[in-house]
Amino acid sequence: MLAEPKSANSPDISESIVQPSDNFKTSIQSLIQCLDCQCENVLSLQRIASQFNFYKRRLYDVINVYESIGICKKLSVDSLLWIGFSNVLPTLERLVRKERIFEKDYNIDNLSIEETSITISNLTHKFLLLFSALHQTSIDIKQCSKFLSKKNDKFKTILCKLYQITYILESSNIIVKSQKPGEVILNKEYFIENQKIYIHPLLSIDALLNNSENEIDFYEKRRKYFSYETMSEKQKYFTMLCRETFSSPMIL
DNA sequence: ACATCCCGCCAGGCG
DNA sequence: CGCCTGGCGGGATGT
Repeated sequence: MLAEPKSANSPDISESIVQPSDNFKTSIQSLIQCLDCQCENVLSLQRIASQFNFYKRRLYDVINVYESIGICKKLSVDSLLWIGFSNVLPTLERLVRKERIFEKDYNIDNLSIEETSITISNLTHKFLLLFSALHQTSIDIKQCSKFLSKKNDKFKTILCKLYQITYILESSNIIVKSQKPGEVILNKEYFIENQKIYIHPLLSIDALLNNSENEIDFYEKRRKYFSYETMSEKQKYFTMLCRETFSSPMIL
């Protein structure tokens, strides 16, 4: 009756050691494969868990991530509406708009987490928003954790969760892990950038130059701020030294 | 030694 | 009160 057992389906008797998912990733992928062709579908959680060999606890993680990016919606205790991956981009766009990420004076500190309790869906949002906020398709998970945890002391927890989230997103082909340890890359199709960056034909050359310069400028500032905030104290110290020595505006 | 991920305890919520 | 949910982070495993 516990939360963890596999709901025995057919492999009846001799299951000395219960071990649902031989592989978490496999479960996720077969789930996707099976469901994403047939949109708008109501399903039973119990059913999903047993059909795709999920530990119940893990399924909650997947569903939380999926729900937060619009792939599905929990309807009741045991029923789930499957919406599909086509809803991911619209959901992300809505998020970005709501957060006003592209406002020039947007402060990316808004993304860091103050609450003591870190929910998967919240974290998923912040993580994905960061790509747009920094206007780059790759992010280092550790840096990300450091940044998001600057207003609380949950670095380890956030890191652990980010590993989980990225694991799920990777299994779902939304991100890719690069060779560089800790670095994840958002797939192009899910990367939301500011449309305004694609120039207005009507603007004068000057205005145009200024404009795009500003745009680039403030993304660059955010990135610098992000990496600075994310350094160890030692690194910060050296950065300062170098800045004084060479009077160059904050390298790296 | 560090990066990554597994695992399941247990508190809080809900019916 | 029992079951569902999911935050949490120790620690095993991988490289």
